[in-house]
Amino acid sequence: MSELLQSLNEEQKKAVLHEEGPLMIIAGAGSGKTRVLTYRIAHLIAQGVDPFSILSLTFTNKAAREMKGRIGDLVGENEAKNLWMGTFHSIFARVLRHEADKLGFPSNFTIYDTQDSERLISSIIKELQLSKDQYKPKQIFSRISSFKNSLITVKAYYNNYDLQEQDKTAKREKLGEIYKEYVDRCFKAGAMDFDDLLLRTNELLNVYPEVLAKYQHKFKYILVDEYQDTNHSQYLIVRALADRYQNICVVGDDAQSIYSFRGANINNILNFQKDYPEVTTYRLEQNYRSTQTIVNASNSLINHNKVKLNKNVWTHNNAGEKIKVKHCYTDLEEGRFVAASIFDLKAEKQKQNNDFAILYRTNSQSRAIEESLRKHNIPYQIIGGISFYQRKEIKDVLAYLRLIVNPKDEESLKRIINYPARGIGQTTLDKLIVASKQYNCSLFEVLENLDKYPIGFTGATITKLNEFKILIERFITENNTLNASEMVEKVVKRLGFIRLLNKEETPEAIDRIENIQELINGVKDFVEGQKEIADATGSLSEFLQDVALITDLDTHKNNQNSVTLMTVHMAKGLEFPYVFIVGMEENLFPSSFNLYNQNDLEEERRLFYVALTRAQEKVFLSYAILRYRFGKQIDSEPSRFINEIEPEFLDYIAIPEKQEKTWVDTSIFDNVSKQKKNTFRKYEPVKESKPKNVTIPDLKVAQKIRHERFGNGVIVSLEDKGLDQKAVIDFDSIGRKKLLLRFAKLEVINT
DNA sequence: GCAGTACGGACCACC
DNA sequence: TCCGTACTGC
Repeated sequence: MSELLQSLNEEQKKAVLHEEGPLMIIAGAGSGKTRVLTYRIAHLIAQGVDPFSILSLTFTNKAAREMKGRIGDLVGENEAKNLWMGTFHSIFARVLRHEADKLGFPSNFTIYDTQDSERLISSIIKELQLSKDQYKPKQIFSRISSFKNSLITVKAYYNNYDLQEQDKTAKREKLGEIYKEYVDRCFKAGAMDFDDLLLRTNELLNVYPEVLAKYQHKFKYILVDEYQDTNHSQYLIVRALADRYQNICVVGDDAQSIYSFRGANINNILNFQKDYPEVTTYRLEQNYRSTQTIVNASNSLINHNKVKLNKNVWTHNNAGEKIKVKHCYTDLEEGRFVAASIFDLKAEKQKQNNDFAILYRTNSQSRAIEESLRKHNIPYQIIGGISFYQRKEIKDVLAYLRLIVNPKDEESLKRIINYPARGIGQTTLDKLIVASKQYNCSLFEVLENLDKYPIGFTGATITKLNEFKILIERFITENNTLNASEMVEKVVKRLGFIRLLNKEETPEAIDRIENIQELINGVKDFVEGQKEIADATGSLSEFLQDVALITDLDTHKNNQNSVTLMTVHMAKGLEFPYVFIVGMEENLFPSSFNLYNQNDLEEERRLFYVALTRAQEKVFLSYAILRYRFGKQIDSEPSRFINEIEPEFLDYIAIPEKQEKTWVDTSIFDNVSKQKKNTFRKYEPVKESKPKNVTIPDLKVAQKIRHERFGNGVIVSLEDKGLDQKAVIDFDSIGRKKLLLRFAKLEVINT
C-alpha cells in the first residue's frame, strides 16, 4: 500500500487517507479519480474494515467489475468479492429482492425496460379511450418518470395543485388517472420500472424504520462516483443510508454533469457542503490523461458556462498537436474523412484500431461513418443504440422466460400470447384485459380460471387459450429442476423460433438466428459464471435479474482490436488516444432541443467538454453542411461550440474549392452497393455543387412561405444572391432558421 | 376475428 | 430506417 501511495500526488493521497466523516472529491477530467477511489477502498479494507460494510455506487456495472478486480489485486480477491459495488439500479434491485415482501412484490419481480413501460402506458391510454395524439405515450411516460425521480407519487400528484394545473393547461388533464393505472398495473404484474427501483427503495427506507436502521448499520462506508449525475431519488437514498455514520465520500465533477434529462440534479454536488457542514473537500486538478492543448482547449470552452464550481484543471503533459477542424459538404464526406484519417494514422504512426474512438451526439449518425469504415476495411464496434437485449427476437425469447419466472408479468404475456401466431388476436386480448380488471387478477390468472369466468369466448378460442396456458405451465414445472441455460434451449426448441426464422430466408432472419444463438451461448456462460458464486444456482430467475440491468457498455470488451463508435454520453469515464467528434453542427450538437434556455445549452456545452476530454493525444472535429436526417437533406451550419474554443488551439483543414469539387464522389456508390443491401441508406446524389435547373423562387422580406418539413413561416431577411442565396425565416413550428434556398423547397403562400 | 401488407411518422442522450 | 397502426382480404 505504501508503495502505491507514493505514486499519488498530495491531494490524491489526502483523499485516499481521509478517515471518518463526509468527504467530497472534486475531480477534474483525467485527474485519476478512479485510482483514488480504488486505493481508498483498498486502504479501508487493509485497515480492517469489513468489505461487507462498504457500499460503492458506480456509474456502470463494468466500472464496478473493473474496480473490484483492481481492489482484488491489492487486498485479495476473497475480500474484494464481498464489496457492495455496482450501479444504483443493480445494488438497490438486490436490496429490493431481499425486502420485496414488505412492499407486496414477489422477490423475483420483473424489471420493465423503457419499451415495456411505454407499451403499457400506450395500452392504458387506449383502455381509457383517450386519443393517443393528445396523450403521446412517450411524453406521458417521461412525465411519470420525472415524477418518480422527484418522489412525487400518485397521491402526492393529487395533492399538488400546480402539477395538475400544468397538465390541464397542456390538455393532459387525465394524466393523474393514467399515472395511477400505470402504477397499479405494474404492481399487479409484479413489475418495477427503472425509476421504481429507486422510488421503491425510498419507500422501503421511509416506511420501515427497522429496515432503514439495518442498512444504515450495514453500510458503514458509502462511496458515490459521478455524484453530479445523481437525481433526487438517488440523493435521498444516499442521504438516508449515510445518516448514521456520515462516512460518505462523493466524487464528481460539476463540469461533466450530462444527465439532467433523466432527472440528475447538478445541485446535489453544488450543495453538498450545505448538507454536510463538516465536509472535507479535496480538488484533483492535475490532468494525467491529455495533452496541454486538449486540456487548455476544453478549459477555454467550459469557461463559457456560468454555473460551475471553482476549479483549475492543468497538466504537465506535452503540448501536443492542435485540434483539427474539418469542414465537409455532406455526412458521407465526413465519414470518408474519418475513415481515411484513421487509415493514414494507422499506417504512419503504427496505431491500433482500438486507439480510436468516434463520438457523436445521436445514435443515428453512426450509419454514414460505418459505411466508410467498411469501405476502408477498418473493423469497428458500435456501443449503444439498440442493445442486444432490446432486439425483437431476443425480447421475444426473454418474454417467455420472464413469464415462466413471473406469470403475472403482463407485458411479457401480451407480447407472446400470439407469437408464434396461434390464432389469439387483439379482440381476444382486449377481453382478457377487461376480465383481469373485473376479477382483479393478472392476465395469466384469467387464463387459469377460464371455466369460472363468463367472458364469452367461443369454444375454439378457449381451446387456443388453454393450449397456451398449458405450454407455459409445463415450462414453469420444468423450471423447477432445470437451470437457465437448459430452459432457454427448451423454450427456443419447443417454440421452433429457429425453424420459423429459417423459413423467411432473408439476410435479416439469418442475423436473428445468429442473435438467438448468441443468447443461448450467453446464458451458458452466465450459468458457468454463477458456479463460482457461493449461494448462486444459475437459475433462470437469477439470469433475468442480471439481464435487465445490463447495458451495451457492460459487455463491451475494449481489448478487441476495433475502432469504437458511440454517443458522447456513453463515452463518459472512458479515454482514447485519438478521438473524432463528428456532427459538430448547430441543431445537432448543440441539439435543437436544447437551444432555448441557458441551462440546457450549458448542459450541451458540458457534454462537448466530456467529449473533448476523452482524448489523450489528439482530437478531430468535423461538421457537414449537408446531412441526411429523417430521410431528408438538412443543411446546417458549424456548431457554435467550435468558436468557443480559443482559436490558438485549433487547426482548420483547408476547405477545398467547392466549384471544382463534385459534391458526391460517385465511386463510393459503386463500392457501397456491393455491400449488404440492407445497410445501404438511400441517397439521391447531388451531382454538382451548383446544380443546373434549380429554380429559386423570387422572395421578399415579410413574404409568407411554406416548407415541406417546417411548415409555414415568414421571411425575415435575405442574404447573398443567386444560387447561394439564403433566407432567415421565422417558422411557426420551430422558430427562426437560416436556409439555403437552392435546397429548401419553399412554396410561396399568397395572401 | 385474424393475418398480412402498406404507409406515415419518429428520433436526443440512458439505467 | 424502423416501428406501430390502419386497412384489406380470408
